Amino acid sequence: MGHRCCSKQKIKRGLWSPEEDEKLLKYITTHGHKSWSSVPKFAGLQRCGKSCRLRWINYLRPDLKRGSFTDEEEQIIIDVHRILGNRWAQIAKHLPGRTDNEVKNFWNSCIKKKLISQGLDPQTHNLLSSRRRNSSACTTTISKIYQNSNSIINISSQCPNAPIIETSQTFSSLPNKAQLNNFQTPSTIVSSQYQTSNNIHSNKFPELLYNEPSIEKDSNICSSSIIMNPSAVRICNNDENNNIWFSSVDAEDFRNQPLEEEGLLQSQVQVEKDKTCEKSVDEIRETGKGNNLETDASFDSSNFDFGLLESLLTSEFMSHDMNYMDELAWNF
DNA sequence: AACCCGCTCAACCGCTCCCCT
DNA sequence: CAGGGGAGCGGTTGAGCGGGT
Repeated sequence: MGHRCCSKQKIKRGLWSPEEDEKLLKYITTHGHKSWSSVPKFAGLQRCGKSCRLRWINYLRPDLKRGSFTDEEEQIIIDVHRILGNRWAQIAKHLPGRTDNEVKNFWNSCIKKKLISQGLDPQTHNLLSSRRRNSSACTTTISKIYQNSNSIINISSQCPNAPIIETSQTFSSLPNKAQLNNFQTPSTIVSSQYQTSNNIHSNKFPELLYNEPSIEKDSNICSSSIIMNPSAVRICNNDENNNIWFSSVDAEDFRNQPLEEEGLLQSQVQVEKDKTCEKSVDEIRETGKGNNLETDASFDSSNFDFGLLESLLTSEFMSHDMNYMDELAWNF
């Protein structure tokens, strides 16, 4: 079965011969590749355009870095994967001279096994302890990667048997505190709240990055990442009974975490506790309030600026896509 | 020497997104 | 606005290689 782009042509498949490489290289360097579908025709190759593109990107491109991955590159892959997941093309952009295919293969053949051997889930980067897997308690893992003056906070949350549900109903549980930011994620994490030293109104998420949570539907793990300097992070989840539970981590928890070894620029805090609050979603929606055993959290929605939240979520906030990510200097 | 097995990595496949008409 | 085609992406496959038996 050939590609649609070249179904009329007789195409060759499989490994490229040195002659084919030479033809493609010669053609691209002199003519460029405005249209990959026409490249094989003009280059005199019995390949489809897609195959030519792949060969160029993964092998013939002059700016490719050859050889095995360095330790530094490996660490970058792990760190960025923690945040982006299997977005190989995005990860490869942080590694000059490396292709997405190369990164993907390296991940699958080396890093994945290394993480597993260290007791880490390669998808979530969380600990793979049997106690945790068997636990019926909701867990929240918050890890922090130090990056110069910024911090990347990665939050993942797990609630066994929790349904993947629409999350808009929890808007009424937003705290009435200007310095508390709140966003929702379309999974078991209903909302997360971040307390920063900055005032949200005068400082529109200056260092805040949100990217789509990675979701493992089977295990009900959801994670999302932000860049900010919070003094506290709070997670709000739904469980299987549509009840809401909260857990929070204070910045002090991070500060108390020593770096384990030189070069390991990361600390991790895992919060595993029973529900600190249990209240049905409907109940909260009805009253506009949620309870939290922690005294600093009042969920009075009466003064909450939903307009502000909506505008932040739909414009400033949600528009932070990977292009924004690409602009960041990743100076790990 | 022959066979088996596991690993690596180049290449393919199928899907989605985006742009053009 | 809809449809078609191209580009790009992530998952998967399979050839080739090396080590072990």
